[in-house]
Order: sequence, then structure tokens, then C-alpha cells
Amino acid sequence: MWRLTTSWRLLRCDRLEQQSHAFHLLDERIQRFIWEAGWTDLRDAQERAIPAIVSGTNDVIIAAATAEGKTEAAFYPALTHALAQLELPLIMYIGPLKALINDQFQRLALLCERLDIPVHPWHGDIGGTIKTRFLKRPEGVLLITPESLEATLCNRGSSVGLIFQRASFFIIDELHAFIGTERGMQLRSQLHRIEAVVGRQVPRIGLSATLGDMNAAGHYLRPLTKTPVQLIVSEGTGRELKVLIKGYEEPLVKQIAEDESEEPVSEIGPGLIAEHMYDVLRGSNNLVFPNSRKNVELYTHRLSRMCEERGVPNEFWPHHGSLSKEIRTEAEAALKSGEVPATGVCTNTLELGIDIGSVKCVVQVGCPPSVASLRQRLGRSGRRKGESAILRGYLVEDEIGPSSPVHTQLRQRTFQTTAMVSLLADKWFEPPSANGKHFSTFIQQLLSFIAQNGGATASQCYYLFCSAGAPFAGIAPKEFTDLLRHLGNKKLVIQDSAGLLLHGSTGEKIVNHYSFYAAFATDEEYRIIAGQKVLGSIPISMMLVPGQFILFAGRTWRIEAVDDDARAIHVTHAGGGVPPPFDSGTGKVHSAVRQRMRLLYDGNAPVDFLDTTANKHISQGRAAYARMELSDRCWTEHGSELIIWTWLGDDVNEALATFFRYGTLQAQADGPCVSILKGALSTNSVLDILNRLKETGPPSIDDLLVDAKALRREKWDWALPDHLLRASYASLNLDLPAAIDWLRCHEFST
DNA sequence: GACCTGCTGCGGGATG
Repeated sequence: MWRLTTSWRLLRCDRLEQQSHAFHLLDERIQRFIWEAGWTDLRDAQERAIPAIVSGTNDVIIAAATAEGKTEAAFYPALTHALAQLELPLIMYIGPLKALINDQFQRLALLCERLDIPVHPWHGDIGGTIKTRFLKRPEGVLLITPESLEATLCNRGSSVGLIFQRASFFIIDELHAFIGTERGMQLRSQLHRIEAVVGRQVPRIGLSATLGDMNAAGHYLRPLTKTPVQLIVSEGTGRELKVLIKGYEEPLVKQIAEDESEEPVSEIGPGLIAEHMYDVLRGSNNLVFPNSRKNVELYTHRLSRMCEERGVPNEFWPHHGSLSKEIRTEAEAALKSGEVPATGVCTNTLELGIDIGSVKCVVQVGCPPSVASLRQRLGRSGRRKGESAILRGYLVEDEIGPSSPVHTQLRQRTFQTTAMVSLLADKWFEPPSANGKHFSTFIQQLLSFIAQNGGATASQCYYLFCSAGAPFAGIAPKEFTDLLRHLGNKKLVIQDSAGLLLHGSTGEKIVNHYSFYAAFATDEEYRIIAGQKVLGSIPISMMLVPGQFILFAGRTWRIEAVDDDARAIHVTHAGGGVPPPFDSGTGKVHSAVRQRMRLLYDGNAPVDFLDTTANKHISQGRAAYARMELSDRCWTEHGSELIIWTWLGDDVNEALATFFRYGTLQAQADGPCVSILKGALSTNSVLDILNRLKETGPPSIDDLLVDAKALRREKWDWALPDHLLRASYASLNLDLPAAIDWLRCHEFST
């Protein structure tokens, strides 16, 4: 028996040795570990990553689908490099989730024990003993979150040099989840600060799902470098994708319920959808994404009740951010176990990282938030060889009546979803936006750096954070001094007689509380107040301007004033104004999606992955589009409204609406268009204004947003001077150049 | 207009 096992091992070893060049480069003990694990070959990404990483000098991005062994591709050569050093170095792994760190710890512990390399997990749930052990001998592998890293930099300033002296690699997991975000800026700044302390560059390894623009990802990982980041992109095996989307129609009855301030009568769509899901999903593992926590509850409830009524064990598990850890763990365990079938009904909590095994179907209820997110979700399905990924979609459109709004007539939901699936099939998806100014995160990093150093001069800070190649390189000297002055006014920093920046009284309080370490804000709500009465509160994700109309508690309200500091919106009841009919549950829509929608409207063939009802909605949408002559016209008139059809993304339409408001019109971005309330103006005078705006150059952001309120989005936006706040908001939400371009290319005449 | 992520240091008391 022993001999048999040995020869079997030797066989495998032979194959690895003959076919793999990279295998030889690994430490012998790691090689042996791989044979024993029963691997017969290395994956493509691993084969290419090992030689790139093992020398310990290069920055590398490994982009591959889930379950392609990215972690091993990074750690095996990094550990090999570590074993070859006289003194054991420190490999730093930074991950976005605690659950991911726990997973990786499990995966590494076995190997590292053999290699006699300590592995230290470090996040909020890890106890003091483990942390102290690491601090005594900071070597081996450290698995940490950006927040815990911030705490270390901030609170252990005097020993930061000692702790990170032997850092040999930064391994950043789920890189795509960091790019373009506050946390991403924080992380980049932290790596920069550590390198500044140890006085050398530490090779950075990014692990990522495939990104649209890999060069941009390289630039994110290491800006302005002479030796470019090595990109290792593994396409994986081209998987087949099966798609079926079913359409439903919601009858008009609910209009009768008008003016009852409560919810309209129960809707038919969700009931039918739940029944169909029950039939097709039972007996296998699946994930259902219904876009909101409320819908997760609704569908899980209906599906579980159906199991109960039919006397079968429950197979449907809810999973979202407001649920307790216990309930979430239960759902994850049910999905992972593989013993009985389980379907997770979830928000994007199950989109990232956590290992739940492969599922048969991914179900999307309503529009997907973006193509990128749809793609990420589909990555969970059909991961075994020979299996195809399956996407099922459910869409409800309202029955068309005599007074149906334009958006209903155009069947926008169906067109948007179809456009997104068609872009997905073309392998296109939204690139992460990298133009944000991120002044907010800069404030955090300044305060943290002051804590780390026990004070810093302004020029030291500017050089460290804002010079070429630094994390906040876009910030101009003038902006920096304006910011510092304002931080002084807010008592966040003070300058001592020698010119040293220190924490002010408020800064002290903020930095000394643990809530300081996260770079992102948690949702804040604004109260809606009519006279003395508080109507309720809503989370703000859109700038507000007095005079604007909003829909709340089933009625239309006119905004009279917005008080950012008191987080209050004062409104009066409005009789006539038409509120923007937002399609709930979707994120920002990219211009490419709107352009693809337009192609669909202009076409005439049925769509093969839509069922009969959904295809009927496509025909109806095309008929409405033709009736309004939208193929040739860029504006239409509907009662008191003038609609400008741009078929561009939300950032562009938002910029256009802002520009129109600057030109004294009452305008709002509204899906694929911008709608203008004519008020006392005639159609011709509105068109005149548009034509005039076309001639004027674009005004400054400050002029454009002079009346705009509720611009605060990021955590420390409250501490920004007005002009920097406007610049920051605009950088994240408005595409002014594209708006001006569009305007210049269009003519407004009757 | 949706959703998600993360969090110190210290002291006191129980337990082995």
C-alpha cells in the first residue's frame, strides 16, 4: 500500500515536472505540498504568476475568474521568496472582508505550519493575544483589513517602522472592489505611507476578477512607475451562457387606490414570479437577486411559505446586510453543505468573495444594477467543467392605460435589461470610475498621518500625499492650502508656533474614536418636514435644489429649503408638478447601456432570450418609440413637460439638467432623458434658452452648483469648504464635457 | 435612487 501511494505520487510529480516550468521555481517543501494535495498541473494564471513574483521585485496583477487559484498563484511564489531570505520577511495580505480573511487563514494555515511560517489574521473580531503575538515578532504572513491597518498606522506611529521593516509583498485581494472607491484610495495611501517609512518600494500583487481596462488597474496599483505592472490575465475557459427572461404585466387596478397614503393594493407580479421560481429552482442550488432588502424579505417569505404549504423542507434562505451574522451564516452553510438543495435570496452580500460553492442558476428579479454586477453574479453559476452558466430574469411592466407615462409606454425596464444582457454577451461592462477627487479620504489620511508622526509640516504632507505618483496627486497647492485653512476653522487641525500641524480639539476626538478607521460613510437619512410636521426620512443619493419636486408618502412635494447640518428637507405640498418616476432598485446607468437600448428600439427583430410576454413589451416599446418619432427627434412635448432625449448615461444627463437649471429652467435628469417643466414659459422660449446655453461655454462648477444642496456623499465631506465639496461631487457624479458635447451636436427648433 | 464593506485599547471578572 505504501509503495503504491509513493509511485502514484511520483507519477504526478513527473507530470508536473515535465509540463510545468514554474513548478521548479517553487521551494521544495511547497512542491511536495502540491503533490500531496493531488494537483496534476498548475493553472494558467499560476504558471505565469510564479516566475513574475518569485524574484520579489515586480508589481503584478493576477486577473482570473473565481476558483482559478489566484491566492495560490500569489502566495506560493511569495512564500518561496520568503524561505530564501536569511531573515523571515513579512508578507502582507489585505482583504476587503473579515470573512475572506478567515477563509484565507484556513487555506494557508496548513501549508505555513509545515514551512514553519507564522500566519496572523488581524481584524476587528480577532482577540488581543494574537495581535500581541504578531507585534512581538512581525514576520511571516499578516492577513488584515484596511481599517485594522489604519488603526495600526494611527496608534502605533513610533513602531510602524519596526513592524513593517521586513515587508516583502503587499497582496491585495479583490482589487476590483477597491478601485475607484474611498476604501481604495485609503488603501493606496496606506501602502504609500508604509513604503515611505521603510524607505523602499514593496512589490504589490493585485488579485482581481478580470477588469475591462487592465492598464488602468495597473495604474491604480502603482501610479507613475518606470517598470510597468505585469499583467497576468487568464481568460479561463469560455463558458456557455444560457439566458431566459420572462415578462409579466401588472394590471391597472392599483390606480384606484390613489390617495390612500399607504401601499397600493397587493401586486400580482411578485406572486406569479414566486410561483414560477418555486417550480424551476426547487431541487438545486441557486442565487436570487431581487435588488433590495425589502424584496429579499418578500420573496423569501413567499417561497418558504410555499414549501410549508406543500409539506416539504424549506430550501430558501435570505441573506442581506441587515440580517444578523447567525442568520447569514445559516444561509451560507445551507448553500455550502451540498447535502440538501438550497437557494439563497440575497442582495449583493453574496456577490463577492465568500466561498459558497457553485450554483445552477442565477436569478435576477427586475433590472440588474449594472452589467459589471450582473457579470459578477453570473460568476457564481456553472463553474464546473461542462456546465453552462444560467441566467433567469423576471421583469414586470405596468399595463398601459390612457394616461400611462412615457416611460411605461416605452417599456424601459425591459429595454434596459435586454441591453445589459446583450452588452454582457459582447463581453462589455462598466469600467470602475477613477476620476473622483476624494478630498474626504484625503482628510482622513492627513489626520491619520499627523497621529502617526505626532505632527507634520504642511509641506511634508503635500510632498507625501500630493506630489507626482503620490495617492492624491491631482490636488493642487491652492486646493491644499484652502483645505488646511478650512480644517483649522473646523478645529480638526491647528498649527503650532513652529508651523507643525497637530490635531485640533475636534480632530483629537475624532481620531481617538474607533469609528475613525473606516474611510467610507454609512448611509445617512434626511428628515422630510412639512411645516412643523415630520413626514419621515429618506436616504439622500441625489443633489437637491429648492424648487425641485420629490415624491414621498404617495404625494408630490416641493422642496423649499435643505438644511445640510440639521439633515432636514423642508417641503410644501405640491398639487401639479410631475415627480421623476424613478425605476427603483438600479444603480447608475452608463451611456453604453442607453446607446444599446436605442439600437434595440431602432431594430425590429424579436429578442430570442425573452419570452412571449417580454417580447410583446419590446414590440409595444418600439411602437411608442416610433409614434413619438424618437429615432429622429431629440425632444418631445407632453403637457407641461418638455423632454430632451439624450440616450446617455446618468452622469451626463445629471450634468445637462444642472446646466439647464443654471440657465433658469426647471430641469431634472430622468432616466434616458432630461425633463423640463415649462412653468410660465412657452415651448419656444424654452427652446430659445436651450439654444442660447449651447452658445455659452460651460460655466465653472462653482457657478453650476451654486444653489445645489445635499452634495455630501463621502465620510468627511462635512469638513470641506464649499468649493471643494462641489468639485468633489462633480468629479464623482457629473460628466460635464460629455453633456456640452451632446448639446453642441443638437438643434432645438419646432 | 440600492446595496455593501469596517472599527481600539483597556479594565474587570470568570475560568482552568
